[in-house]
Amino acid sequence: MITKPLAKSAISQKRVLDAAARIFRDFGYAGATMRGIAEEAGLKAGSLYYHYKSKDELITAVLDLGMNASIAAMKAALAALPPEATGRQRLEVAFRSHVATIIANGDYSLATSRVYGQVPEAIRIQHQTLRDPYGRMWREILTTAQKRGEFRADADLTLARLLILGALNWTAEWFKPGSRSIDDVARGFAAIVMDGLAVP
Amino acid sequence: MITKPLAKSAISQKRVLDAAARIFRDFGYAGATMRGIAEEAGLKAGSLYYHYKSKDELITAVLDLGMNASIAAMKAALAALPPEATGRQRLEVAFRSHVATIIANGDYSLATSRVYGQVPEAIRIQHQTLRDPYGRMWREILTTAQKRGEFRADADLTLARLLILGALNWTAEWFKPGSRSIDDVARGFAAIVMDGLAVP
DNA sequence: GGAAAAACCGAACGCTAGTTAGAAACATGT
DNA sequence: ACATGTTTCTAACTAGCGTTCGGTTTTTCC
Repeated sequence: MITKPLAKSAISQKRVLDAAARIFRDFGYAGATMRGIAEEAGLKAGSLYYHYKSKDELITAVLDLGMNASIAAMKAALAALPPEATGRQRLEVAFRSHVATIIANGDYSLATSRVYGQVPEAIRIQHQTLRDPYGRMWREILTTAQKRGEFRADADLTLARLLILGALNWTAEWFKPGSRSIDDVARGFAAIVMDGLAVP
Repeated sequence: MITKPLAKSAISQKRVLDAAARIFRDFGYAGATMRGIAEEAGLKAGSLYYHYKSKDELITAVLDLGMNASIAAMKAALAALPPEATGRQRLEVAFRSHVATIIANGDYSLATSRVYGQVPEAIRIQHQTLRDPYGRMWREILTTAQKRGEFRADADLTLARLLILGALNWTAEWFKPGSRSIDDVARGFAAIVMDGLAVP
């Protein structure tokens, strides 16, 4: 029986992908070399093409995996919350989910956020469709909290969302496990965004 | 009289630097080519070396100019404030200064924030000494406001600073002149960070 | 207007990039 | 043991990279 050529070595495929994430993160899209990725993965450059048929396919896989992990984690975290959860609770859970994803998946998160602006336009446009839902989830958290009367009616939620996403993307740059805990960061961010720094 | 070789063409030197900022912003450090920069500046690759003697010297100049512009603008904006200005006013002015710098200098801001993580280590380390004062200015704004009793005593100012810097760096990615005004963004950000989104 | 300096060009250099193709090594089922 | 399919390697190709350098144009100044 002729086995279909679909059962490639999943183990070393993942090893290649992990290596690619690290190299893309450190050197950017153009600065990352196939030879560098191969060495990081423990094989030779030519062998990469058995798993991914071009550099573009590799970066696409890295971008997609990073974003999908973020979306899946956040969806799961929100779904685990009771329906009557407050806006603050949902916000806190979303922050925690994002920071946790960065720890578990830091190479991909950093690679994604650093490389996104430098990737060929076709790849970026295609990846954008994966990126939009993430922004929508945040928008939904904010608007429902406002509709429920938990947020000021005059708050600019678009601006709030941009502030939050910027702060979170930046987290990947400075967060190191060991110093601050995930919960501390999530609670701290939520506290600032909810209550502000000023004395009441 | 032998004129010293110091009076190079400042005009086209600036043209080269502007072109470099745009190309570095779009393609990253390794992806930017000297030939691409030259074309953007309206000359040939070899001619770049009359103004800057290497690609590294070029990226250094772009990084330095971007950061220096940010620091100078913020220093001037804060100095123009009366000594009795409130923490909120100082925060608002700092936000406004940053966003305004991005408009005036967007290519450099984006190039700086995107390329910083990919530049050769020696350049990054040297540039870090220029970067630190900017973080210190924000730290100073926050701590004095707290000392004056305007900010909660229990507020985590380090976390607040990281949130603010992340949100501001991200601004360069989405801010387009024409839609929202600088003042709107600055006031909106300050309002969130000061008072939060929740109803009092 | 003409010499000296400044600014630019064109072609070349060595090097490394992404990619390809065929052979070698390994795994597997009979 | 063999044959078949899977995975990796080796060696090469072309293209494009940063950079150099001698010559050409343009500007500057007396």
